[in-house]
Amino acid sequence: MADEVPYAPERIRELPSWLLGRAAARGHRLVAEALAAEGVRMMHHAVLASVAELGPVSQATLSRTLRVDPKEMVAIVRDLHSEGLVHRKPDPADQRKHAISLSPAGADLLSRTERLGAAANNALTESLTPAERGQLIDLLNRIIAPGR
Amino acid sequence: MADEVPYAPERIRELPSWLLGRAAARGHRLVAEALAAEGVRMMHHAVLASVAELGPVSQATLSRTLRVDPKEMVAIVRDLHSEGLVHRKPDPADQRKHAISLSPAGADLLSRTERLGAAANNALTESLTPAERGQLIDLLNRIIAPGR
DNA sequence: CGTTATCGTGGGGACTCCCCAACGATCGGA
DNA sequence: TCCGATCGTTGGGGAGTCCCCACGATAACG
Repeated sequence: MADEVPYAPERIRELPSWLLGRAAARGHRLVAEALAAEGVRMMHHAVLASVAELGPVSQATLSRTLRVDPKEMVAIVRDLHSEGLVHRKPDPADQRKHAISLSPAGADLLSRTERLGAAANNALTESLTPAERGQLIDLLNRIIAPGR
Repeated sequence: MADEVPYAPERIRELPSWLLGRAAARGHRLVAEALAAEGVRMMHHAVLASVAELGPVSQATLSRTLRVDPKEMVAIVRDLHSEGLVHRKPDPADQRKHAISLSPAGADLLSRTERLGAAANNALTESLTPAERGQLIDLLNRIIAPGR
């Protein structure tokens, strides 16, 4: 039988979709490990970062902007709210909506998790030069949203 | 409250890990949709492709080479075998192992699913020039396996 | 005013990634 | 030759992600 091979066979490993999946998995592992030091999950961190930038903001907007299932967003915001990391108030202008905003504790945690996330991303791209990293970001953005 | 925003906030969307996740998700959607035309799931296709290139090959080797949980590989190979797409025989040299090989029906299906997969990957990278696509592949390979 | 859409939230499923384990087979070293 | 370590297959489980559906309350639109 064929000896063990170190990575995917040729007809697979040259497919962008496959490579993106593998690279994304490695990125996910690195970031998740880094954020675990603060007991924060990756998507919780992303929500905190989004609330920091967009708040006050509805859960539906957060779901769309982060491409997260609205039901998962309900659970994430509930977690963050129960830990005092965000405020969740009814929107006075629209009774359907909650207005999610960052609490001081959330801002404090976010400053630490952002550094952890940045370090993990640096480890992820350590084999690239800064110019190559910029190129990668550009190429990925054009894959994600071809028309933009 | 903030108007709807079309994509992730700034501090998120410039992170390679985030972009890789989004790009990978789009790649996954495109390939899964394309392969659905032949009723084949993405990982089933990857296993067929791997068996075609490496066969006869053990399930453990397939798991390692494709980075799939050994338990999922058991289920995938069982599916493929029950549909007559692979042969699964005891390895005469090592009774622990199965020797997985491609059947004629599997080869036939693979030729079609490879074209579907290629078309999906072309759609995924349609906004890149061929040179840029090559660059992307190179960058992703260096992220996946920094030392290679 | 009636219709359509949205928000938040709930039900579910399938898939992926991770943990653990058991059992029989194999291999290398003493 | 025996024993301990490892391998391959297969099973248990959980958590997270992505997708489907639905409902009641509210808002927007014509």
